[in-house]
This record gives sequence, structure tokens and C-alpha cells, in this order.
Amino acid sequence: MRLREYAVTDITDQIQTGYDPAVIEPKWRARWQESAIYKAANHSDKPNWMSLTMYPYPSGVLHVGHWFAFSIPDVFARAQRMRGYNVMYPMGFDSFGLPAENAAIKHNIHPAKWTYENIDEMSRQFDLMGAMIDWDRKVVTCDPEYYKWNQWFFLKMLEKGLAYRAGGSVWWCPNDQTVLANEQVIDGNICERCGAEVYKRDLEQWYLRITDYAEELLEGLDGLDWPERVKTMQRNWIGRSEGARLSFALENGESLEVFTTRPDTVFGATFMVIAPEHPLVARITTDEQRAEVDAYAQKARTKTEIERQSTDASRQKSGVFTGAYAINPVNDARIPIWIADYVLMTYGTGAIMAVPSGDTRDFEFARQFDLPIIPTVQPEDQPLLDGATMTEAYHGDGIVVNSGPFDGLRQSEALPKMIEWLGEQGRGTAEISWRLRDWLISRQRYWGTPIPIVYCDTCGMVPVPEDQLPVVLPLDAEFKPTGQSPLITHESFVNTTCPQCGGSARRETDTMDTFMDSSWYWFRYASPNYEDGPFDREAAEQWNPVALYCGGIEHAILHLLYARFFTKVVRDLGMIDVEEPFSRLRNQGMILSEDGRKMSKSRGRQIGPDELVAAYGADALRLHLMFLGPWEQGGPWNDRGITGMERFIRRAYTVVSELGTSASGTVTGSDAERSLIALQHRTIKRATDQIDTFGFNTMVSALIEYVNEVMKLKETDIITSPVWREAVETLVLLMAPSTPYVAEEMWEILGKPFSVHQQNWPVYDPALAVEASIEIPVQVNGKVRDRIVVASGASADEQLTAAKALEKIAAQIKGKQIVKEVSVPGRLVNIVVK
RNA sequence: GCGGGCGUGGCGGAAUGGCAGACGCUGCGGACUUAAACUCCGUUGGGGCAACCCGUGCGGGUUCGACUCCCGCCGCCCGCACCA
Repeated sequence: MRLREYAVTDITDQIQTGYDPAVIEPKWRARWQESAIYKAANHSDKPNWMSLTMYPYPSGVLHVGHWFAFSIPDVFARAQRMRGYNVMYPMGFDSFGLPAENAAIKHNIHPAKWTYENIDEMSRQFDLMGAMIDWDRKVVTCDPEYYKWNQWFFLKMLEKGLAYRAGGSVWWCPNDQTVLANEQVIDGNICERCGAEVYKRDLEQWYLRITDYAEELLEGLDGLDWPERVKTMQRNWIGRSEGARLSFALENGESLEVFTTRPDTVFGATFMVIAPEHPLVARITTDEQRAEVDAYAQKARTKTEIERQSTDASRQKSGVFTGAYAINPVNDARIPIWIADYVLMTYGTGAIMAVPSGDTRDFEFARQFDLPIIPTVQPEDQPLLDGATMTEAYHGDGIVVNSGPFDGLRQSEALPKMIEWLGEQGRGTAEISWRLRDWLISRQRYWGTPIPIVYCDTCGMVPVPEDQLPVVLPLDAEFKPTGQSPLITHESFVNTTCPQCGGSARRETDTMDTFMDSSWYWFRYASPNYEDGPFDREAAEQWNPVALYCGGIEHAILHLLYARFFTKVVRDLGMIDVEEPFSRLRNQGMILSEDGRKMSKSRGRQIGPDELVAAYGADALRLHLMFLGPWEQGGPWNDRGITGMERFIRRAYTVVSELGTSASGTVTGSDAERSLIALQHRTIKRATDQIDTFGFNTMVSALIEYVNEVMKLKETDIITSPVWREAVETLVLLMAPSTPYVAEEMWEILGKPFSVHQQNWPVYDPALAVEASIEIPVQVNGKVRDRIVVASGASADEQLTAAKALEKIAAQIKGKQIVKEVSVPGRLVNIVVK
């Protein structure tokens, strides 16, 4: 209804220009739907190209940030289609998740109702945008037909030992009332979703063994055309460290295992540090030290992770001696064992050998508690290091000292030899340590996929058989946040029979992390209604790996790492032969509100596209979003420039409308014609190149410049030439991906058959792009003093001669000595004088 | 602390080592109009009447020529961060 309102105020305007988005946009939207031109067949004589964009959460309405994220990939998809690909631009909704549940609690509306209503509204807005979405492939993850396959994947992973249940210390969000995966905790202790402070709890939960694929997930990054930033973030997260595991004998007969990346410095290990939570602590602490150790361990437990890991300069190392000693395996030195909170139980073995001469943290600790320091690497060309006087640790290369048989070697040579030697002695082995932890997928919430497990009093934990899937999420549950899954109180869901013995049993009531849903959804697009599995292999092979994936940087680790993991699991299940899901990744920047802050719904800072579409049309809004700046950069929203885009469209529309039958003359081969052809081909090249490099802002510039030039020519004789017609047709074709509605309208005005979106992209011909003559600058001492017009293809000498003949140049060089003459054909002339 | 990115008019931004500020917005002047809006034309980095001079965060360097490359700073943003 809103769409109509604008016509009243701008009615005179339309009479003048004829361009009326309020009329043409609904017209073509209906036509596209009727003719189903955006349906992507799985098979075609053209190469397939899936242009995937991270599907949205159905939060309610699309704001301009969504348009930014979705309309620009649409431009790309449309261009790819015109360039000869069979393009699929699918869309779906990531529709399980907390906001639905929160809305339910707050507004007393069922999550399902809320979710499906939002999906309807957002689908409408996608259509408003003019996106070439093939809705027949829509994926909605809260549909039982979809989440059934989440459960199926879970069971397959269980069979393969990739899913397991285990107890442990896990992150708990008191606001969302659920546990979280490590990846969902940011800045040490903040919930990625809601921003609340999270803390650790000991709970038994379901995990997926993503660590089995750590090596492959790391190596696979090298071959991907992804932003370097994202790859770096994943590498950091996976955190591979090469080193060795060493075993230190204890005086009670046990041994203490440590992981170190610097086994070459083991001769400099003067004490050990173990995490306060380390299980050995209780057994090795001496009676005299016990009170102090217990007090420290207790204090460490209550500290938040962020406090413990803070590296503030003000913060000093703390720790307590256990009273126990370990034996350094290489020199039998008796060294004290301390506990300190700078050693984390969650990394390595939870214990370290401390080498204060080579590690900054150990150095600080040694100085703090007056522990000995023995240098093991002597930097070359520097005074001899002395443990008593060193002011900081040295971790560079140098000559090995104080290390028995290794003295005199270079540190870099000693490292592998030392590992080998330790191995021979049975005191250590080369080892690789990872920062990556297994993926915790249990959530104590309602609006998610039920985990298909049954607990039977006699059989224990029993997976729900495949043929009984899906385990349907009951719609009549009480979904209030209690810290337990709301399903617990749903008697008819919980109480079931054991699939093995038929006796009474209880269902698992936790649901899955919604990142499960998004870890394979794009496979589903290939065969969205397939019933014999998550996807039809043959169909999926037509579209995978995904040629282009667009989405926000915020998923650099979370979703993108999980999706890569799932792909490798799917491959190992023999379901499809794909190594990596997304060959090419591009991240859009974030559109902020006008005051530069995040466009959050709760703070009312969302800018809705409907009003803008009503006022300017979807085409103008699409152009405006393209033109804001580099797509990968984003920035604060403003609508100031949108009128410029509207003007551009009107000009194009005017040129097309006035073409008529004027261009029915013959080609004369005039300079004007040649010049227009050259302009046309240069513009084709610019537009084409800029699509490939995601330079959509400069692509729009190229189109605007083209229209502006063409507008000028409209007043000349050239409009009788067929060259003119071709130039105008090219304009419409080049505009088609960016402004799909008006391009379609203009194509019709030109008398061309439906649809402009099924035409071929104009082909650039370098030979035709050359102008007869060009203007180049003439510099004296690097400063532009004048310009000359030369025939294109003029030689360096010809340019120079012409330049010197210029009055201004002659004046500049008069009475001076020419030191050097630079003449670059087609670029410039520079005369250096003194 | 480590890693990455960025710094250009009033604003968004553009520039394979070759005319800095394309393109758009805004502003200013004009045409059209009874008037306004729309549209169209011109103009719009600073200084100067002009010739010219100064200008891409700061300081050096390489080069005939540097926003671009190199070295050293300053500032902002992002990621990682006691990971052994």
C-alpha cells in the first residue's frame, strides 16, 4: 500500500520524465514470477555457478544493511548469468534460534508463528529488492523436513565416533540460559550473541570431534580464494604449535608431562609451573605448603578467565610453590614445581617447564620469586648473557650454551637434534599441539533441533534409529528460560520407549547449536525436497563447491569453520567428493547507522528499505548501496546521495525513450561514430573488470560517466546512426545487473524481446576501444605545464617533437639546459631542465 | 605485545609508479517557471588579479616523475593475546 503513496507527490515529475518506479517495478516483478526466469535447472548446457549469500536469521524485517549484503551479490549473480553461466541464487532462513524464543517470552507469541511470519515478510522484501532468487529452492531450517537431516548427521557422526558426550568445564551464559561453544565466547568471557558475561560450569554435554580435522582445516586454507584476514583468523583459532612432549620424573614416582615449542631450551628449565586445577596438585603438594596452595587454587577458580589471562603491565605474576620437585630429564637437576594461574589447564598438558632465560612470562615469574635463570642461547655479537643480570628473556636465534652435548651449535640446528636425542632417550617425543577444542553442540533451549538420543534404564544411552527420524520438536511446550531445556517439562516428549528393549526411557531434552543447521544448508539447495538423504548426490555435485560465497566477517571463525568441518565429514561419509565448501569468499563491510553505530533493532536504529523504495524505487536504492563505497568496507548509512542515482536512472531512461526510430540511418564511419564505439567498449571493459574485483562503486561511476557522455551526444547528428542504437542498447545491458527493473523496462521500450536478463553481456573488443587521438600531459621537471593531442600510436619521438613545439613549454625550457627527456607513448612527456 | 588494514576536498569516495581529487552528494551561479519543485547548463581542494604557488597524516629516501615503492614516526580501526 505504501508503494502507491509516493505517486501523489511526484506526479508532475513522472509526466515529465516518464520514469515511474512505482509502476514498472511491480509490473516486472509479476512478470518475472509468471515466467519463472530465475529458476535454475540442475542441468544446462552452460557451466553451473552457485552464488551463495549467507542466509539471514528471520528477525523480522530486512533493513538497509541486509539490502547491502544481499543486493550486491545479486548484481554479481545477474552479471554471471549474462556472462554465460547457469546461475543459482538461492535463499533460505536460518530460522532456529534464541530471538524467536525471546519474542515468545516477551510478546507471548509462539516461536513458530513469529518465525514463519517473519519469513513471509522478509521474502516479500527480497522480492521488492528485485533479487533473482530461485524460491523453489528455499531452505527453512526449523522445518522438520530440514532438521531431520541435522539429526541424521548427528547419528552418522555418533556411529563414526565423531559425536560424543562428555563432562567438563563449559561456558555458561546466564542471560541466554544455555551453554556455549568456545567459538561463541568473545573477548575472553563475553557471549558472542547477547554480550552478557559468561562463566564456566561443570556439565555433561554433547561434542563434535572437530579436532580430528584440525590439520586438514588448517592446510585447506592455503588453496582458498578467501580474504587473507579470514584465513589468518582461522589459523589463529586452530592454533597449531610444533614442539615436543617431555616427561619430567617426580619424586613420588609419577611423571609430569609438558608440551613445549622450545625443547632445545630444556637445559635452561629451572622450575616447573602447573595450572592450579591440574590433577597432580593434590598428590604432590607437601603438607607444609598445602594450606597456601589450596588457598591459591581456590582464588584462581573464582577469577574470571579474562582476569587470569590479562596481560596488563600493572598485573604481576602470582603463584605458589607446591613443595615438590621434578627431575630435569637432560641434566638430572632437581627443580621446584609451582602452581600459577598463567598456566592454563585448557592448553597443552596444563603444565610447563619454565625456561626464564628464553620466555618472557617465565622470566617475569623467576624474577618475582627469585628463581634461577640459566641462559641456553647466546645471541651473536652481544656480551655474554648472565642469568643474574639479564633484564629480559631472549628468544631469538644464536649459539647454544650451557646445554651439554649441544653447546656450540646454532639454536636452529640444535632444535631438531634435541628432539631426536630426547626421543632416543625415551624422555620426549615430537608433538603438535592445537588450540582448537571440540565443538560443544548442546543447548539448553527450546527452539532448536532435538538431539536424537534416548536414555533407557536398562540399555543406557540409545540413538534414535534412522527410520524414526525426525524427532519432532513439539509445538506445545512451555518455553520459559529456567536453565534447563524447556523440553524437560514436556511429559509426552520426554517419556518414550527404548528403541532397543521397548522399556520406558527418557529423551534427551537439549537441542542442537543452530550452527549445526548452517553447516550444510547450501548442499540442500541443490535438492531442497529430497527425501532419501540430506541431499541428492548427483544434484549436489552439479553445484559444489560453491563458486562464490558472500557474507559478513563476523562469521570468519564460527560458521565458516564449522561448515568446512561438516564438508569434510560429508566427504568422509562418502556422500560427495568435495574438499572445501566455498572456493571464493567475499565479506561485505557493515552498514552502520548514521551516527556510526551498529544498526540494532533494539535501539531503533534500523533504516527500513520500504520507505526508500517508495520514494526512489528499488533500482535507485540498489545503485546507492553499490555506490556508497567499497563493498568490503561498509560504513555509516546516509541517504544523501540517492538522488544522484535517481537522476542517473532518469537520464538513461530519457536517452532510451527518445531513441525511437531516429537511429535508422547508415553507418558512415565518421570520427564521431568511431569515438562513440570506443567509449562504449571502454565502458564495457570497466564495468566487466569491476564486477570481477567487486568494485561495484566504481562500476556505477563508469555507467554514470557513460550516460553523461551519451547525453551530450544526444544533441548531435550521431543519433541517426545505428552506432547510436548499439551504444544505447549496450547501456541497457550494462545496467541490467544493477538496476534490473528499469533495465527490463528500457529493453522493452527498445522493442527487444523479454527478458533483458536472459541476454548476453556485451563483449569488449580492445581494437574498437582505441580513440583516433588522445590528449597527454607535457611536464617540465615533473610539473604539468601543458597538454598535446597526438594520434594514438604516436611514437615517443613524435610526442617529444610536438611537446617542444608548444609555446608554454618553449618558454619553460628557454635558456636552460635539457638534462633528460622522458616520453612514454600514450602517457606523457617530461622534459628535465636545469 | 604480536598480526592485518586504513589515513586523500565540506561529505561518500576515485586513481597498472605517469594530469591527485574520477563519479556522486552538498554549495554557488544561470536557464526553464507566475512561483516553486523537477529537469537542464556552468562552477565547486586552498591561495593569488594573473603568471603561478601550495596541497594525499608527519619526517626522510628511491625515481625524470611517488597517494602509490622503501625506511622511521603519529593517529584510528580490526583480529589474536600469559597458547607454553
